[in-house]
Amino acid sequence: MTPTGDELLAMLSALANPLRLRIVAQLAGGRDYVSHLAREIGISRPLLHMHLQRLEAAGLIVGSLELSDDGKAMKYYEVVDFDLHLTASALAEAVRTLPPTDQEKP
Amino acid sequence: MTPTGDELLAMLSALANPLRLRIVAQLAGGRDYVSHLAREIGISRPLLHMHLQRLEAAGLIVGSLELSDDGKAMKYYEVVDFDLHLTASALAEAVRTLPPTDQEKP
DNA sequence: TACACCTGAAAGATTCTTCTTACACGTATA
DNA sequence: TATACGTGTAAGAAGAATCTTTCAGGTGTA
Repeated sequence: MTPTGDELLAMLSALANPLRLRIVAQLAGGRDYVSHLAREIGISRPLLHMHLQRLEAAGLIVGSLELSDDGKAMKYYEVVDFDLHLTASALAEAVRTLPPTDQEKP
Repeated sequence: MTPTGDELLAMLSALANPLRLRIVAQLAGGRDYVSHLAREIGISRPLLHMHLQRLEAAGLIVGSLELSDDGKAMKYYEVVDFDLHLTASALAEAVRTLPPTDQEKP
């Protein structure tokens, strides 16, 4: 269950942003759809859209397009139940899966 | 034991970088001084210096300037024994300590 | 038709990170 | 003195991330 270096980097850089941290925190209180979430947090919808993509690409949240009762297309996002345990040795473990730094000796 | 939002963001963005991940991984195997560590990882010393500062500012590593037997000033770095437990609710907890997004209604 | 709500995405400006290069200072040894 | 090792820092190039603006599509109701 140790993530690979790439997976770990994706999660870390996805979480290393105040807005995205807020988004995850908000979604931790329950699923929500894009427009409402944007109003809730107080940012523009296109900006939120970008951050949601980043979080979803990292596997921290998942979205599903659903049809509301009055026929509107609503995209709901919810938090994936992740549990990252970060210690120095856990990081060292993950780093092993990374390709070596390309350094050539001239 | 839950870090504040700022502390958490500092740690996350410090770790969200392949080189810095490598540095921590390397130091997890034992303390080392700057020049040697730079050769070990295969990057320039000034670049490593920058990354070390970032990691130290986040509280993940600590450095100490020591004098070697032959009188040289050596800066040794070692890993701080951190243990970050990241879950959605832990993040939500940390986010509470962040100042609200400054959004004004016109 | 017009408006309100929902969705997606591209283009461009700005700002932040990252990296290189070059400099300055120290001690010990040939 | 010159070289090799250690330290630090500042300036500018290059790249990546962030954010705004603008556009285009959809459904339902007045």
